[in-house]
Amino acid sequence: MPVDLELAPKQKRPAGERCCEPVVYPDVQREQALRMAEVAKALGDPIRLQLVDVLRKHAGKVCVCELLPLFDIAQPTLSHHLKKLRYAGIVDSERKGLWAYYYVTPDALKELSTWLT
Amino acid sequence: MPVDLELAPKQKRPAGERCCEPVVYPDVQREQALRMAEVAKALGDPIRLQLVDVLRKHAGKVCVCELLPLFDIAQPTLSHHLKKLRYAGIVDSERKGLWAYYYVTPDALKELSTWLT
DNA sequence: GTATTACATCGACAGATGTGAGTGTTATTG
DNA sequence: CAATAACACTCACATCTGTCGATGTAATAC
Repeated sequence: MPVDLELAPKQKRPAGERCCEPVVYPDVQREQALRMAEVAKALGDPIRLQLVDVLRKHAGKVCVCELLPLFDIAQPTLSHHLKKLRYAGIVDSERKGLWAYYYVTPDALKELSTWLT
Repeated sequence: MPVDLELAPKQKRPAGERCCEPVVYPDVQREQALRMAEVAKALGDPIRLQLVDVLRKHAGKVCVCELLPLFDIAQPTLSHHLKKLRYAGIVDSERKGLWAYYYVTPDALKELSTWLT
């Protein structure tokens, strides 16, 4: 599933022959699309998007116990969402005693943000 | 599931009382989070993200028959992805005879892009 | 008219996803 | 030690998702 190549000028030939020939395209930019789609997918849930929003606005690191009352979800569900964000590389966490502090990874959203602009 | 409020300064009280009081938060910005998450979700698939990439780079409108050979998927699958992008408001289409031309909706990615920056 | 083309929709399927109750782990308090 | 708190993990379940074959629809070519 490649991309990033100039499209052939379309020719209108409804019958007799195919519209487009199955040309082979290089796989440039596919890796990037996979990475960016993974980040976008992680942001594709309202709660996770708001979690990232809170963590970004809060300069330092935020305790999970402070995030929980912000949302109308059970604690395991919050853990699940934070895990997804961690796996996507958007946030990271740090244990300190009983508490877990989460923060947005620097430059985690950079690639997607640049592409969107 | 509200957000966008300053978090209370955390107090370390491991035993005896809860870490955070269940304060009521206003529902500001929830609508925006829902909209942006919907867009992000639509971009959360490599093929759809590349589709948007192609359509954005191509100034005009692109025929479906030109998009199909770019990806290693069946035609109904491509239709499915384009439908998702349409429902998310990211692209729109225009019928012209046998062909369907797709194009990126202006400002469709604006809100998410601004938030990400 | 029939045949063909471009595209959407339907139906079915395996796999992923969001949710929460229950449980486990680790650390702190008493 | 026991009790409690914060958080992650397991399991189960309903729903959603990506995929494709088959079919439908509309338009063009013959």
